[in-house]
Amino acid sequence: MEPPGGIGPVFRGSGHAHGACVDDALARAEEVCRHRGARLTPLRRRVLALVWRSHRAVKAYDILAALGGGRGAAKPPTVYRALDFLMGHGLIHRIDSLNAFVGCPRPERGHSAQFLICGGCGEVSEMDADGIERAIADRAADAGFALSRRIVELHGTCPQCTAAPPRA
Amino acid sequence: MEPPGGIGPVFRGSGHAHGACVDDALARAEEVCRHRGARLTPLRRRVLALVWRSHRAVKAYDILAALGGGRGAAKPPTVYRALDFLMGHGLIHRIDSLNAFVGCPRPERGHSAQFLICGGCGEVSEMDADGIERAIADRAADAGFALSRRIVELHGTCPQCTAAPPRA
DNA sequence: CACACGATGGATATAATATAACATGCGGCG
DNA sequence: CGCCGCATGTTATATTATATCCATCGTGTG
Repeated sequence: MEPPGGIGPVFRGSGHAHGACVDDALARAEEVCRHRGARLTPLRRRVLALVWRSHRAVKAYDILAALGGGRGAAKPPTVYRALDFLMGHGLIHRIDSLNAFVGCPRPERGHSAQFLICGGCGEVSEMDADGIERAIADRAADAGFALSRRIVELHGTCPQCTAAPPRA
Repeated sequence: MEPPGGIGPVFRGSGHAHGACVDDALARAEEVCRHRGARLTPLRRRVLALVWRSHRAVKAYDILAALGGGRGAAKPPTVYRALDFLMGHGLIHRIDSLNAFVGCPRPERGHSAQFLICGGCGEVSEMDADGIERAIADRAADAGFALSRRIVELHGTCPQCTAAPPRA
């Protein structure tokens, strides 16, 4: 069971076994795609793994650079197409205020999320807080506004960085 | 006095006297700047007026085009500098999900706003809903996250467009 | 097999958004 | 005047994203 009130944010800091996050994310992605008959091709899988390289938001051109080391270098459309596919299946989210992308930890369920973005370490944590969603839905309904996409991006400082600011 | 629960959104539709909105916005801006000793130069005033040309979010390069008709055309830094100034004084807001800018109807008070963005007519309506702000602040506090900038951009369809979709 | 088809990805070019770095003009003030 | 600080102009470039067309590959079907 999940705690009431939605899914809380998690900040992992620097000391966690990140390989497990990546493996888990890729396994979930395989699962989701198999379920829907979508094709998680090698390229898309690579891009997804690159997005999950960290818990920070990753820029399209950084992925591009990571993909195409040498002469047969990847081109922008390749990356953007893969990102579009991954977004379409809820495997990653776009962080509009950063022009960057972050892996979704819960791609199975459709959801609208809120993001906590630490300006210190760059870590992005996704949460799904019922209270926020409800407040938004209520106010939109008051206004007679039919919601489609909700963007909630909260910038600030995570607990770890508040306690021990990353050194310059 | 203001109603409890914050400032609500307003959708103006196509039939309002927009000149008054612009005049009012410019007058408020003069006031705010005078109050702070900031200089609302002719260029900045022009850019502000262009942002207020409509209740839609305006792109930097559209402002650029509107400014620099002919040969002595304005250049991007000119526009971005003016926009930075206006944002710094809360006279406009940036809509990150559109890469565009919208006039702030209440520049006097510092505030963090939420935006309702209609996909039909493009109108952007600012509100300041206590319930949303509180829900966000509560959840951030739960997570030990120190908030700085809050971005809430809600895409959907306004009441007018729901009633009478703009024709293709 | 030959073929059409759709999905995928490659290649080329360019559009759209934004900033860095340096130069100029202008008004106040010692 | 000579200097400073701010606003603006100028040039160049960085960053982000998309349009368009083509090659390839697997699959189903006649």
